[in-house]
Amino acid sequence: MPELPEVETVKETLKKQILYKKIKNIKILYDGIIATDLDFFKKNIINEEILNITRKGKFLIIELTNYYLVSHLRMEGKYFIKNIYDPITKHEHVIFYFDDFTLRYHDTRKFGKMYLVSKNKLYSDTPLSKLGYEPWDINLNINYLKEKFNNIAIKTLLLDQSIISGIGNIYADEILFLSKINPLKKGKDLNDEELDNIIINTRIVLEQGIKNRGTTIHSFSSLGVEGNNQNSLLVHTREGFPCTVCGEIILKTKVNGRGTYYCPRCQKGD
DNA sequence: TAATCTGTTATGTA
DNA sequence: ATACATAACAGATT
Repeated sequence: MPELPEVETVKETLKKQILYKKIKNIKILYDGIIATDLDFFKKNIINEEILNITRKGKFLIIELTNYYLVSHLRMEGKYFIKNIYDPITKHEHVIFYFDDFTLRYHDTRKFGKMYLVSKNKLYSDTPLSKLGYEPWDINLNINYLKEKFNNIAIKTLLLDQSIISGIGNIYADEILFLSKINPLKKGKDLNDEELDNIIINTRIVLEQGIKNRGTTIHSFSSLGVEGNNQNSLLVHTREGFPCTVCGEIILKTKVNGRGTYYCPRCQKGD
C-alpha cells in the first residue's frame, strides 16, 4: 500500500496493536526481505519490546529495546495481525510471534525490505540517510527546489526520494494536476510561482491522503484498514474521463517508465 | 492457452 | 548524470 499516507496509516494502526508488546519468536520464510545480516536479525530480535513506531518518508521505523527495526513496504508489503496457529499463507514471509497473537509481513512481490540495526546505526546502516526533506519540513522552500531541480522531468523529480521524501506515483500525478504543470516539464524550467505551488500542493495532497487513510487501488487493506483516498483522486486512474476542472479528457502516458495521468488542457506544455 | 504487459518502489549498472 | 534493467508475482490484456 505504500506512499507516505499509506505508511502513516499503517504506523498509526500498528501502534494501536503492538506497542509495548514483546517479540517472543520470529519465523522468516523468505530471506530476501531481510536486508541486514540474517543471523544477526534472527538472534537479536527475540525478546525485544516495541517501544515506539515512527515514519520517515515511506519507511516505518520500529524502535525496540536495543535496536531499530526499519521496514519498507515497497510495492505490496502489508502487515496483518493473526492468531498464532492460523495457517501460514503463501505470501507471508516474516512472522513475529507475541504472547497471544502474531504480526505477519505479507508481500506478493517480495520487494519489501527490513533492516535490524543497533540504535547508533539507524542512519549509517539503512537508506534513511539518503532521504530528502519531509513534505512539511520548514527547509523545503523555493530555493531548496531550485538547487535540486535539474533538467529532467518534474514528475521524475517528485519521485526522487532524496529531494522530497514520501511522494509516490499516485500523489505525484495529483500534485502536478493541482499545480497545473505538465509532468514532462523540466524541473529547472519551473518559475517561482510553480515551485511554490508544488510545495503547497504536495502538502495538501498528502494531508488529504492521510485524512482518507491512504489510497487503495491495486491491493487490498493492510491490517484490515482500507483507505478511501481513491475516491478523491482527480487524475490518477482517470484516463478517458473528463477533467473535473475543464472537462477535457484525461490522458495517460509514460514518464520515466511510470504510468502518468494528466489533463492536456490544464497541464499544457512541457 | 500462452505470451505479453503492467504495476502504491528503489537500487545497481551502464 | 541520466536511462534502463532488475527484483518477483498476479491479474489484465492481446
